[in-house]
Amino acid sequence: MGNLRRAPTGDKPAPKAVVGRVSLYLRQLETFRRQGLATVSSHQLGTALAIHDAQVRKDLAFFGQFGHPGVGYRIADLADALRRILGIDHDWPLALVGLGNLGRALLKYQGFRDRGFQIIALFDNDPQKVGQTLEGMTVRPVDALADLVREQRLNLAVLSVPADFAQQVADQLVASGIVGIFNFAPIPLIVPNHVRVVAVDLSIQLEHLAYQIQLGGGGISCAS
Amino acid sequence: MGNLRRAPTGDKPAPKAVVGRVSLYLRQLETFRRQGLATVSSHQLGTALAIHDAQVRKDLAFFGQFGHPGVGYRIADLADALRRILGIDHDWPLALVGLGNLGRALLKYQGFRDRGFQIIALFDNDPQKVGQTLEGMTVRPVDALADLVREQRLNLAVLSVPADFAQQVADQLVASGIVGIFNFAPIPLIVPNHVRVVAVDLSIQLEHLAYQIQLGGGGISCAS
DNA sequence: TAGATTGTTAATCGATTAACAATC
DNA sequence: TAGATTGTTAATCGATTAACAATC
Repeated sequence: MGNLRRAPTGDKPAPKAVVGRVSLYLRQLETFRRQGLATVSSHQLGTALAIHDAQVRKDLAFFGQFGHPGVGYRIADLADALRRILGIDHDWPLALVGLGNLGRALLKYQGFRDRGFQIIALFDNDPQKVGQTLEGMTVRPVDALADLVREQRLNLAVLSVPADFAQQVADQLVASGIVGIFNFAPIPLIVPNHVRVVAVDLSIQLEHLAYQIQLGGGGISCAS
Repeated sequence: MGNLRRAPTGDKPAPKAVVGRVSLYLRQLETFRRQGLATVSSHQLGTALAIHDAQVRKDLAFFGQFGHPGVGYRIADLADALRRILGIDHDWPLALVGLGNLGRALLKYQGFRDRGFQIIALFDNDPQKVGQTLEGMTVRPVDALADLVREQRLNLAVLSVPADFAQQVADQLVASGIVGIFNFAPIPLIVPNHVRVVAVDLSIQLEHLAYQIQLGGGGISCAS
């Protein structure tokens, strides 16, 4: 039993699903804390998110021992630990690449900043866009990204260029030293092994919604 | 073997993962068709999307028999069938609710229209926003939605209001007769059983990317 | 102490992959 | 016919849920 394995920052890549839920736990913990609570049980935390209590305990146990039998989890401590695990105990600078409609929206979107992600530079290969100033930043050609990666500790790029250019621009990002791409283009990017891609495909998700509606009535609601 | 079960439009709710892949298959089929191909094998289709051929066949078999042993799948026929299955053999009108930065971006986003989803009306509860004209449409209070649902055959709403208002506005949508909500607010919505929600949580996905990077080097790339 | 709640092992469930007879 | 490829059944793998001894 109590062999205290595993450092705060985990050893093995946690399953995708686990990491997603950990982000949810963290948010819920922050909410509970704002409400003045000091501890929660796996049951309380799970109930708030429609997740089974055993699942909550198992997910957390993946990263270490945070709970106190008979008591639950101390909210402040657990939230700190989860922030460290997720790597968001500090801010992350972002490069935004592609300033079409979606890109300009993401630029103004408050949700990223709220969670510690800050867009610090803008890039576009369209000569019409280069030189424009948006939110106090000047749009530069994607060529200029490599310098910035070197100077600042910049790892992540948001990619919101049209599908036809996405692979080619992704190649430029990788060549510049970017190791994480948040991809909004509706194509699967091919990247080297050391580069991580998380893809958001809005159309596919909307199609999923259409499928469920068109299927007609019944079934179980899927809110996550 | 050849007992031809199951009508084109499936009986049971296909697993979420299956539906997502079917959307990908459809896109890839459209690409192949543009390239002038007439048939594909499950192997070819899978390779293009980094999906195993057995998986492709199993996913498709879920909805019926579309293939021809020794030949493969006829692209045009399969694409038509998949469009019918997904319910996108016709356009879907959308109501856009919440016209902050993200909402205004989604309004201009071409990706939805390209896949047959068209925003036909705008709503916001903020008196400052009501009455504004955007892309030729006038912003109305959410109250006014019910009329529209009744007049047009409108089922789906895109919800891009701040987290604090999301549940309350979702309740309004449901009361208006909306049965599908594409939720951008970072909270889990509580809705009646007959209402479907698909949630896009950009911050959580960005946190997942940060986690992977911060974890350091190795591992397997995750492009979908 | 009695009641609550953890971390973990075992049981269940579902999804992916392998294998192959049937078919063109 | 021989080669290719399907649909489907069986085998594997992973993720979720149940159960419970250990602990406060």
